[in-house]
Amino acid sequence: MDRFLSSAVNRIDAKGRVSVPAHFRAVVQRRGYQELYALKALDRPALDVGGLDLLDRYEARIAMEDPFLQTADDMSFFVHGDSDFLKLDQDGRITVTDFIREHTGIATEVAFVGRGTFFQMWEPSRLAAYGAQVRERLLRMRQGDPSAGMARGATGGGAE
Amino acid sequence: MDRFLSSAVNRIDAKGRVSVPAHFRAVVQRRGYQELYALKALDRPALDVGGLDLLDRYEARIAMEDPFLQTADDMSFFVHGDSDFLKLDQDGRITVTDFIREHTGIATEVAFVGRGTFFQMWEPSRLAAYGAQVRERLLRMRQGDPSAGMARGATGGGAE
DNA sequence: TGGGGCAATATGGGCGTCAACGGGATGAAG
DNA sequence: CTTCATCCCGTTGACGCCCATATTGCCCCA
Repeated sequence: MDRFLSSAVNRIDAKGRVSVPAHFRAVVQRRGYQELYALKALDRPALDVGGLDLLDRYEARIAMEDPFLQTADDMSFFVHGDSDFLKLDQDGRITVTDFIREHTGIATEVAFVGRGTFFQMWEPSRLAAYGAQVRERLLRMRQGDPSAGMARGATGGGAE
Repeated sequence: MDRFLSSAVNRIDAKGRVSVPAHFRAVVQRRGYQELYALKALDRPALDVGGLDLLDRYEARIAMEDPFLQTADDMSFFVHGDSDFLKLDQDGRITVTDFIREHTGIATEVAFVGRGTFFQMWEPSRLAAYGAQVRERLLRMRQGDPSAGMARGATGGGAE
């Protein structure tokens, strides 16, 4: 499997290091990423981590904004200014810098969450709160909010 | 027969393993699944388990959304983050991780329920309660109550 | 047709491997 | 000299691999 899937929580040691889940490391290698590119998520206290293609994705997002508005400039500043490379050491660990801590609130533990083409790093309790919100939104969508659109039958198709 | 049918309850051993029913394993093999994809059901304390085609189906659905809207992000978060791979050992068992226990309430026994193209894992007593609700809903519907059974997830299992 | 035995399945447990983690040593940088 | 990053090694616990056993349902044969 070459997609980032599932989630795990790992501890930060006394030297500020944390192990990237072995499964994720395998995906990184399979995808041929030479280095990990990390960006602060635009509207969440999380870090998006992946290959360089992640940057393209963000730039496309910014391109959608009206270039005359301040928003686009803000986003560009944010994305290009506040990104970093994460170096894996020989044991598959990365150092948790202030860059990471500030934006995410991460202190002693890191929650890694697979997102398909990339993965995210969260402070565990914030992740839990956010996950609950997501499930709530999806559930409402599925129960008939027509503005939402999740196809019926997706999860367990129905009312048997 | 290449569909998941019937149900069975198996015990979790001291090492946290449980046998997947032999009949299900046969279906898995016949369908050529290399690994099992497990997803936390949205509105029920159950796990949906199937092959990678289950994941493909979800990803195809996500691809239909505008990738920069919240909906697409929510769906990806759910499909990639609230899921995991289940590895069958050589005796056809899987290990019951915290990932499974949290969402389902499974502790010492697992109820496997065939659902055609996939199967589900439940905590036995919760499955029984849910089954009773389903029966009642169907019965009322048959007796002409139009409100019964229409609202999807109305009795949705008191999940979460 | 009833009993014995065979085969397959669920379950228990020993054991080696590997990932997560802690910590020392070395070297570069301020 | 202090701080921090990198490298390397040891420990621990979880997980996969393998083998053993028991229980059950089925088939064959007398």
